[in-house]
Amino acid sequence: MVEKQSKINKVSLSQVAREAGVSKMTASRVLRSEGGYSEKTRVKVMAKVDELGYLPNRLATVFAGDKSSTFVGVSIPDLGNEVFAQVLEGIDRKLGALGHQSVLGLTQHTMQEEENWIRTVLSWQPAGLILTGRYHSQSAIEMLRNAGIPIVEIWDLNSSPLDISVGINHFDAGFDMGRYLVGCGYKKIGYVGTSHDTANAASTRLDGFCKAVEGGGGTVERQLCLHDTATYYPGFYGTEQLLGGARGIECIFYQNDAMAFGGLQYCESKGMSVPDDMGIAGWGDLPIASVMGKRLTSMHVPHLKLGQAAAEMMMARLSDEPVETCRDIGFRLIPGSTVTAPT
Amino acid sequence: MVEKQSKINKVSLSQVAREAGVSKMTASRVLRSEGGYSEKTRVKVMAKVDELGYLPNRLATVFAGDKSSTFVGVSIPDLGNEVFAQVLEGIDRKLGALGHQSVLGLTQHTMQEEENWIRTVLSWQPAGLILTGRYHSQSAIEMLRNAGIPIVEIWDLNSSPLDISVGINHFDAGFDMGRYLVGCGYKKIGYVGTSHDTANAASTRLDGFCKAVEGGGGTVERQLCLHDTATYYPGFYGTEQLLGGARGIECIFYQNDAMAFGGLQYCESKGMSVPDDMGIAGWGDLPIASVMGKRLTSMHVPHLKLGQAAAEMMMARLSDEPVETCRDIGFRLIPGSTVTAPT
DNA sequence: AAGAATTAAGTTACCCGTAACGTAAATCTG
DNA sequence: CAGATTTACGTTACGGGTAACTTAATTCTT
Repeated sequence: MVEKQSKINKVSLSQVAREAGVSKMTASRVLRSEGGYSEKTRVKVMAKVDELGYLPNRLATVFAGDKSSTFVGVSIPDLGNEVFAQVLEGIDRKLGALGHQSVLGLTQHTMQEEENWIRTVLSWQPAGLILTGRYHSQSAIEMLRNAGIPIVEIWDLNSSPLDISVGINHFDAGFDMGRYLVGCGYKKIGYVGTSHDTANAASTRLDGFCKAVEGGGGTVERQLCLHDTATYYPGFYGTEQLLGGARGIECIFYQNDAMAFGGLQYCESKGMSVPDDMGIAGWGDLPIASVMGKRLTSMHVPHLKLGQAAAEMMMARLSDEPVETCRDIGFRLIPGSTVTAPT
Repeated sequence: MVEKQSKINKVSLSQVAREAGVSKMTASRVLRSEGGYSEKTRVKVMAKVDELGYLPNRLATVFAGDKSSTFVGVSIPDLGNEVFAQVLEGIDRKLGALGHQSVLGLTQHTMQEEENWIRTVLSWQPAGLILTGRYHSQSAIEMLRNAGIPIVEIWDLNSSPLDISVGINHFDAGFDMGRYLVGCGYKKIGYVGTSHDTANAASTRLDGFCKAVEGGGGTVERQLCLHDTATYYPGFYGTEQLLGGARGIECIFYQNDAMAFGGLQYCESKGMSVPDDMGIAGWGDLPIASVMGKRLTSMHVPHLKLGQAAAEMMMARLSDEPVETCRDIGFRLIPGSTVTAPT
């Protein structure tokens, strides 16, 4: 049974010092291997540290104002979307390897949630913040500007970031996919995605996509599943909705691979042949694509690498190394076999 | 461009107080709505807070020792496995709603990583810890015991937990699946999973599974993909390995649905019909199953609910409400159509 | 109107480490 | 061997809040 208490360390540095018969300062020096003590003293102090199970209170160190914390706030829209889970994994692994910790914030795709989270997390004096997306509330932007710590905006490349931006240009990515599908001969194309209140990368992507399709003489029918996570079932259901409401659609572009997979299953369940009766294109090149019988037409984005790059740039900034303010992580179109090959 | 600095708040409570013409203490009282000040004073102070953009430094509050922090350390093996991503989502959403933050630790399934992470995170004076799994290193256990904060062990139910345990009994879950498959008439059954150095829930599950199968007169052929994440491709590849090495296997049980899906794809790619030529059973009932043409035989575990329950029990313990020390979150066998129906 | 009770403040001390500075003992130097 | 230097410590002060205590001003009571 746990006693209610706020202090983790019953045992403080003073206690270790006292019992070892040295001053607090000497004990502190030993623990930081700072030098300026004899071997005999080191042994005495370390013996007490082990004996008492002393754990330093890093709060005190940071609080004293001479070191920055090893917290990095990381905001992620949601983890139901495998893409973001991978990005987070990349971030946390790299941060962990470099001695830092992620303080997570799931923003549910809303700027208000993000703002609240930023306010709270800043009060814990993080070393820096990694935020998903480039759109933030006005108050959030002010707080971020005043915080005076590194801010890395990921996912959605931003040529004039608050501080550092890593990701891809979603407009271009959407555009490339649109051009590719038009090049495959499709004219009437559907789009199935989710929709949230705020502008985001997916909507930017859709803009680029539409521009390419419409510029190539095609049309785009949109089907947005409101307030759903971009995963399998909304893909299945959204496809049903889309095809129920519009005739003559030859190909569907999805917000991501999970939704595309749901759509693929819908089409096959209705006896449609892919790609002969319906073209399917996804986005993200998720692991599931590695085992599917048909190679899904998609867009490869190095999610894990994106997360790692974000963490690395954060750490570089923290150690005052030069860091570019804007890194394009790139994407690659996967032609796949779920759309008819371009002529 | 960011100036190197450790303090987030250029502006401290003293400054707010000074400029508002009151003492630090009065300003503190206003900010905490503690009472004991006039309306005029409140307005004066709050005006300065807004004007200066003051953000409290919570480190100082916790450090002072009178409040516990709002950090909760959460250790998760990896996020490539959708199951754990869902659990984390459940935890963080609930914690967030209750004003707390998750400090993430990805342990890569190793006790040593977990131990290192525990040491670090404890030094930040968290309010509590949520750990995945019931197996910890000896040093870790000592630190956890001494920490004197709530510890919730999730995933793998533990009848004598360090503090609180939430999850399911994996032995029973494996046993039930084994009994079910034997009841379907299978005798020679394969298992495909990943393997790590340490004991874990998956191995407990496999033990239960083998007991049921062997008790029912069947045999289990194991195929463990070493040091891989339990996801699609290892499922595909592991199936190839398994079937290349053993003859006469009638049905395969997988560590999870993602692996099972990979196996299903392998079988179909080789022209085997499921379930006629090969039975397939997964574990976890992942979202992908909701759109597959065949309903995957699996075991439903309420992942999100598990995470939420863990967070709720943590918060209950923190507010000194009574909490059971061991909660079974339950599982449910999904018969599906990827194995032949029981006779 | 004098004393009691309440309200609205201010003062002091503390939390736990570490920077900066001070000092005594040991070692080195010429 | 005296003085300079180095080593091995100790002492003091500080950071940003808050608990606990004190004080001054206001309001209430009889």
